[in-house]
Amino acid sequence: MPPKIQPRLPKGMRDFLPQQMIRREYVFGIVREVFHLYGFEPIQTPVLELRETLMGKYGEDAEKLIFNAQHPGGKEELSLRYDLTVPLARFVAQYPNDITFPFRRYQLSPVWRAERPQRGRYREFYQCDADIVGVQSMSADAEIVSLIVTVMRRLGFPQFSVKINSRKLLTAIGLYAGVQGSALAELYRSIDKFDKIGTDGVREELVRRGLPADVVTRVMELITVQLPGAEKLDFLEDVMGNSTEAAEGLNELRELIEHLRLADVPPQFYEFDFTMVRGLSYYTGPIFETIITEPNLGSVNGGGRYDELVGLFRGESLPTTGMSFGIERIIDLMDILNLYPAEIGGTVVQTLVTVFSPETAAESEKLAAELRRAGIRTELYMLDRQIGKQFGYADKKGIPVVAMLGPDEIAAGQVKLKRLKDGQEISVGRGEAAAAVERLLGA
RNA sequence: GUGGGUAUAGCUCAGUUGGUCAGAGCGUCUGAUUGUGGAUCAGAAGGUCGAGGGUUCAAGUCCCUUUACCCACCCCA
Repeated sequence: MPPKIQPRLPKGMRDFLPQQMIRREYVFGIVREVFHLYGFEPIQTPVLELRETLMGKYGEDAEKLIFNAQHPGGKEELSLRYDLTVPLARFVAQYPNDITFPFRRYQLSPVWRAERPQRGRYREFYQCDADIVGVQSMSADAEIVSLIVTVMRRLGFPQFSVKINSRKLLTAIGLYAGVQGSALAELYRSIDKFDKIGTDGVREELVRRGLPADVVTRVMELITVQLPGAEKLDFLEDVMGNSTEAAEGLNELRELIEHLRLADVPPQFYEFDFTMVRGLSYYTGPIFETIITEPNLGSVNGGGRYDELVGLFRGESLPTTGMSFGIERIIDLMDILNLYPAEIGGTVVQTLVTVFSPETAAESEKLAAELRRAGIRTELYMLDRQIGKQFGYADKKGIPVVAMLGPDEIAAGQVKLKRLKDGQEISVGRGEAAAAVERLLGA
């Protein structure tokens, strides 16, 4: 034997065991179902994109985290996709004759970021994006928010909040504070820390960044305003109404909540939060972020309007809005909050067909085939071990029903079925075996 | 990228001021129980104590280097 190779994974990458995959696929299934319900259709793009497709879209910091993927002698500069949004923009610009607008699509795929891994943070993780391309009206943004709320509720999250802000309002606030250019990005970054370091922390940091104390006070008043719903918008209008940027942002948000009202989205699931900033630089209008406060695993969803991104590939801008679920954090939270339905077990197998002895193995094989033909998810035990071990195997894997077929049963043309959770055991004719399994599973 | 912590059996960890310190529980396998699982009992397999170097009569135990992982920051899903 050559020396063994240490089995290990690249940093931030994970394997998934069957029990985990069953849960992941449950979550993926719900998300897909709701996307379909809202009329979004699937697309798929490649894992690798040309480097030029990705660069210059995310902002400088983010682009340091893009994985390159070369092979020896490769002529193309390739990178692993960093998100699903920029590939979508490329996709939309590439097939003008095949896409009918408005284009609503979703994509559920892994993306890669070379970050240092942490709790709830990996280098390979799945995103679930849904976007509407070609609609200027806030009705599209409202559908996105409604979609988010429906997915979260369908997954069973009792408490969550879609925070809504606007890039235009943030810009206006910056102008109002006398901050422009790159200093604006720093202002946003400080504001975004609100949840972490609180009012005083943000205030301190802004002062440290060189903003005059009175300006900081005015900015803080704006972003931390505590008023119900639309009254927050009125407050901002009173202060900044004469700014075009602010007026546009406010009008958009007003339209947005009107559409949310029409769509009957319960108001407890969304709120304006002017301290919420999205990092990616391509957003241009309303932005969203969904959070669950306990436990704090960060946000589970982000999105917004990015009207100029497609234009980078098309020459002409195309209004687009959308969102992205960070499905990994949702899966972590589902576990922590115990939101999986009871019937999601550790195995897909419904019945284990045991093998009494080598002489009876042929009958067991036939029985397995019969059960499968009837739609029962069946595993045939494949090692030559005593029956007790076979039960132990079923128990350990969480297989609910065990089928036994010894010489007595074979002679009588019967099958003995046992439900492990309560030990109930019945003998039925071979022809009724599948129906009997169904009954045992149902109760 | 910055700072801190950890590294002993497949997993979770104990190892006291360097001197029977190579251990426990869980898991795995075998048996008690050759037509019936979860419980109990008995037994077995499994580790060059992350790697490399140093101090010492003696090093999981101290020092240095290195790697990996974890936590926080940065940033983000």
